[in-house]
Amino acid sequence: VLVAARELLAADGVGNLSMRALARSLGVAPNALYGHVGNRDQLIDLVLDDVLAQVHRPAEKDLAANPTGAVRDIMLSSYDVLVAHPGLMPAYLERQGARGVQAQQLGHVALDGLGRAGVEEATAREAMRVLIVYTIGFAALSARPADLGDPPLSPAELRANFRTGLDWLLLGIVGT
Amino acid sequence: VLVAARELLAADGVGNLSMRALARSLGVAPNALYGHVGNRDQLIDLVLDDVLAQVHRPAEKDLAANPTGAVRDIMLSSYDVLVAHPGLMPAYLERQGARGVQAQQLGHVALDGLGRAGVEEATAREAMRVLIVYTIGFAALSARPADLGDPPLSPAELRANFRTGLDWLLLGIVGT
DNA sequence: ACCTGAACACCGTTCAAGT
DNA sequence: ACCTGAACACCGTTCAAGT
Repeated sequence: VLVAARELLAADGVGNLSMRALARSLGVAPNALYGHVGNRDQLIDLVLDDVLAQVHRPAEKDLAANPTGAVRDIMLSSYDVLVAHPGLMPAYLERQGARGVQAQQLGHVALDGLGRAGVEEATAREAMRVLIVYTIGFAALSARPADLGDPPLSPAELRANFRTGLDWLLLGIVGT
Repeated sequence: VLVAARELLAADGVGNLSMRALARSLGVAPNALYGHVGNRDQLIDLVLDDVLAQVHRPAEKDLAANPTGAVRDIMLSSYDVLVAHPGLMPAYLERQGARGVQAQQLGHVALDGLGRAGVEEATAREAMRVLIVYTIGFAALSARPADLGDPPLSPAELRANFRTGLDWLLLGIVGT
């Protein structure tokens, strides 16, 4: 099971990740995988959530001292992790992010941060949806630098652009 | 060519739209399509941009009177059109929106609106990327209401959530 | 517990040929 | 101009069977 996930991360491109290709790379018959994972979708879900383990969690003292900053850091780190795995972006988009354990943990921490920043519960939940959509979407945009025309933007420019929009959102969320 | 596009819109789900299925529904051999469209990707591009023709363009006088409002209306209308075609969302996500004629027209109008609202050129271009990513992303989220847990949100709630985030962004974009 | 062989019902795309 | 037949190299998944 774990072996499978590792192999997948090395191979780039979820589009090119077929059960058969994976089985081939493991030197095994295609159907042998179904003893371990049940499904192609399930397999991809596992890989996606696994990657999110790399997102940096803020220390408790940073969360207390500057909750808004901590939320921004979570989103920035998520952006960096996602951009570092461009081949997985189509899958993240399709599923609106992973809904596994890692994703839930991150969501919980960020929601907590918004609460500490004085954002009301209902608003915080709206804000989370907005932030997640924005972060995944912009990471996906950054993962395909080709069609951002004339001349194409550098990774640094894209990250700065992401940060600009993120700050607009956070400003609106925590209030004027 | 056009006939093909129409048939596709009726059929729901880009995932289920194969060349072969399309050919079947047209009562024609699969390879016959290649005389008209060259590619599956090309075909999908055509469909996506075609749908954007339904997005409402603001009248010149509204654009002049309230440029920020006009930009918001474009994004809201885009959201509505996208949500009305949930089956196409995976394709929009993958391509970060259409890059055809309709998409370019809309982008041009919105950029013009931001300019009239007093946003500097470079900032306006950043803002456009942010707005597009946000709008497509949220429309995609709204197109899969299933996994927005306990209880799932209604279309109206999702649209309100979209509008909230959109206003946060516009507030940040046009300045404090 | 973990694998394989064989099969089913699919794909996108190309090539040569027909009218 | 527009189509077809036949083929190539693929898919995900299931079923029965082997060790």
